[in-house]
Amino acid sequence: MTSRRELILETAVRLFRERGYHATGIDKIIAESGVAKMTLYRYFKSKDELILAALRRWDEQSRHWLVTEIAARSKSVEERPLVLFDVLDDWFDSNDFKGCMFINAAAEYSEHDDPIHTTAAEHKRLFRRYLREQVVAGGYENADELTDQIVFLMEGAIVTAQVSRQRGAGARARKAAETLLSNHARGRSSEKSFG
Amino acid sequence: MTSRRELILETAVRLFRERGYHATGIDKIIAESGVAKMTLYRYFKSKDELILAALRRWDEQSRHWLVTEIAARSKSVEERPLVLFDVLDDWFDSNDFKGCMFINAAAEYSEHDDPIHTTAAEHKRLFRRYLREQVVAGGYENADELTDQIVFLMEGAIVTAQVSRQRGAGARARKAAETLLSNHARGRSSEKSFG
DNA sequence: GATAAACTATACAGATCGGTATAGTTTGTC
DNA sequence: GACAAACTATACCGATCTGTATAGTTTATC
Repeated sequence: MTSRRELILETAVRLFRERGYHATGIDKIIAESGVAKMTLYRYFKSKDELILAALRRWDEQSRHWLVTEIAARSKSVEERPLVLFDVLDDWFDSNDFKGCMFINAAAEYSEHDDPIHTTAAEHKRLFRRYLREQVVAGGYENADELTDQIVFLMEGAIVTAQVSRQRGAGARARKAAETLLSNHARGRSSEKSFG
Repeated sequence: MTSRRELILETAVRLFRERGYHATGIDKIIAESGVAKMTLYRYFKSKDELILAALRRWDEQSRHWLVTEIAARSKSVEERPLVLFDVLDDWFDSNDFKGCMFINAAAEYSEHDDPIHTTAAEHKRLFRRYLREQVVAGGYENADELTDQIVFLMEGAIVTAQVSRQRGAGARARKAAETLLSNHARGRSSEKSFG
């Protein structure tokens, strides 16, 4: 039993991710979800509202997936910030990879105070908070600085994989993260912990 | 004496950068450039062709600006890959900063073989080639690996500045780059050259 | 000053956009 | 089986989109 609302929302997430926001029309969404147009507007009062709902849905799903995968693949807590990059590479290699839905949303809705832009930014804020917790749990020093650096590497790997279609961006970003992490390892600044 | 073609092209670059591609209509471009619609279609046979011309124009201008600024602000050759991040922060702080035109183009035209997407990718390829030359000239080892890492940090800083609107992304990325560079300094791997 | 090219202004074609109105059909509930 | 809510199908609105047609005006060149 999948509700109509759910059908529409999942289709919207998929199409916005695959084709972008302006390029995805309401007609396309109702055609692919097999639902009448009036039904869509019963649950979402405008296209912008649907975009916002899609972003919030994917925020939850993608962060949940990342958190779960990282936890499952890490042998130690210190390793978690690095395993992130392994998970990223799997994402990049998926057939339908079209970059980060939130980066793309912020690109198409570039006004700082646009609700769509701020919702995209909120996702990044929440992910950063999670990543910082892993950095702290891993026992690294200067958590804020280190977290920012890992975020830069992650976003850079995402964008590079999307724009330049080059394989292994995650793996290369991971090597950089290894260097940065070993420089912040508590009481062992000059020692290499990974590699 | 500015030719009509030039007027249109410069207006197109500005509008595509400020408002995106799908969101910028031909009518807006002719209105702001003060030119008749037929004149636009005399020089550019379609909107996609105009987008391509705008991308190529901005590719030249932005890389020229970056190269010039970096050369002017660097006291030594080794410093150049770091000065890049100082220049980035100035860009981020400009009032009309709306992220990277090429990242945004690849986001809106996500098909790998779309000419607009490949033209955006070409810009990234050319910039990476320049950056690699600076890395080599600076006497760092593992130029390819190091160049990729700096590119990741740069793209990450751009995206973070755009999405999350946080100041000093360039400076924070620079610190990470300093760490990575000092790890690849020829014959002085453990020595910190910057900071 | 004549001729040709460049340019403007306007109107329009055809498609698509987001969103609504309406009438009829299915579904669930007591 | 009656009643209400949910849902479908279709037609439509006004706006906007890219792109073209056309007629008239400016500009440059000889």
